[in-house]
Amino acid sequence: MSVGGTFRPVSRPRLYEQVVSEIEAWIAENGLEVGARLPPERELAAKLGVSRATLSQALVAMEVVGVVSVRHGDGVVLVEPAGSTKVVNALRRHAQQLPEIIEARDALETKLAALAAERRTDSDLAAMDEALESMESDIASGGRGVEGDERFHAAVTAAGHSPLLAKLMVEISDLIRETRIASLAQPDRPARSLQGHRAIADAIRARDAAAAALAMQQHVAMVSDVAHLKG
Amino acid sequence: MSVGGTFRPVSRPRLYEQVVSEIEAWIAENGLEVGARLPPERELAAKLGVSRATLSQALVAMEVVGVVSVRHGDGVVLVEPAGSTKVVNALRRHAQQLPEIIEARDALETKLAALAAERRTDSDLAAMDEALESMESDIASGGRGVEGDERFHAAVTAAGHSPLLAKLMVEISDLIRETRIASLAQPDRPARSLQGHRAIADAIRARDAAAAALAMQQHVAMVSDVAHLKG
DNA sequence: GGTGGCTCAGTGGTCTAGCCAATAACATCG
DNA sequence: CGATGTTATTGGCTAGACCACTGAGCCACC
Repeated sequence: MSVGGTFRPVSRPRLYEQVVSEIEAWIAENGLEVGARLPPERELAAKLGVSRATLSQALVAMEVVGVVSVRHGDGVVLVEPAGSTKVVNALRRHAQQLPEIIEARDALETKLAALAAERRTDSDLAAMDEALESMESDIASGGRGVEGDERFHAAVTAAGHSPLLAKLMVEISDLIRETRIASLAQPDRPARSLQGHRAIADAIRARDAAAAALAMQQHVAMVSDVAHLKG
Repeated sequence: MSVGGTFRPVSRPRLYEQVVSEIEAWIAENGLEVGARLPPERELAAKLGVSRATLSQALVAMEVVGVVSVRHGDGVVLVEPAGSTKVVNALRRHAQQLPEIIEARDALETKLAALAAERRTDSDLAAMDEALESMESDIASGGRGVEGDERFHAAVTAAGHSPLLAKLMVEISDLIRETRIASLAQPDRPARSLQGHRAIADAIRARDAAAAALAMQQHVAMVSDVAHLKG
């Protein structure tokens, strides 16, 4: 996808986004290597048929993402071979990456569960319980508890009180969401998932880090099976 | 990091970058919530004392990073509470976050070590050995082996063959680098670090995932002590 | 009473034109 | 030959204008 975001329902094709694409295409065509220089702004703008202002926006976008470096008085140099930008994007290209997502979840959430067991406050616990109840009632009424599932994991992440790890979770949250939906689509999965959550919550409640880590690991493993079935 | 890249030796403070900072500060001051609207471009540009073109660049930068959404005919709305942009930035604000970095390393590298033990190829192993030798000779000649240390961990990450986890490591690599330098500055640290690396390498060579994970965990814990001393 | 279309004010999107500032290559001087 | 000044080139930024989209209010028409 272009630079914007996960999804854009209907609206707004920004010119600079298109320009970014064209520049990246041009780079690929001409086989530019790292360190190579793009044409001068004036020239490039003319070639692309846009104003310098718009081209400048596109370059800002590319610079922010780390593809180029714009140097006053010197030129625009290629910093990265383009196409290797955002984590999420990089991954979405290959669709069969579910195992990888599981690995990442295993790494992050297991650690987070252990931390949560050590650091959770009563309100953290309350948030987890609330998510559990939400999931339970949703399942009872025939739902799949997707939202509750998500909230529970978010609550555990929050209870870990580790902003850095939380950030990394956010980084892959989109990917996780997809696996979650796939997982909970299986018949008896919601119930088993709820069960897994309870085990995790209990361990965290008891401040038992090792048990929390283990429970989380098993829970993630369960999701893994489902993901495997899907692929 | 600011928008550009890891580091900027000397050059070029771009105006739009400063504008981004000011806008984020303004958002924080006025306690804007997600979904809130920024002032109109014309007004905001006037208030900040820059042209609309420059403000527009700043907004592009913020949009690319996902902080705001610029909607034609509607306005600029806050998508994310700002200040929570790039992982690295968010953390650098507080200086005493070293424990957090250790937690993240623990989570990611332990898992990566285990994966590496299962998946390493001979060339992965060769890269690790090479890094070890480099570190050893550097230490022997009075150096601290910083580069070798970095290369070793990079080799382990590569051996894990998990692009997603590798991406996440890249995400926090800047932070890690800082702790690494601090850690290896301690007198006998380089030698102990090398020892730890050897244990990790041996486990990976033997394809013993559990041992690799354990060795990595201990190694990271050692760094943790140092980091603590520093703080 | 509601539904659809119209208008209009406000807002971002983009362009043109121009001058300023940094860089690097080159010419010049000692 | 080296240091230094000059200049062409390139990006940085501004100003002002006009276009396009959005949403709210209004009104004619069911």
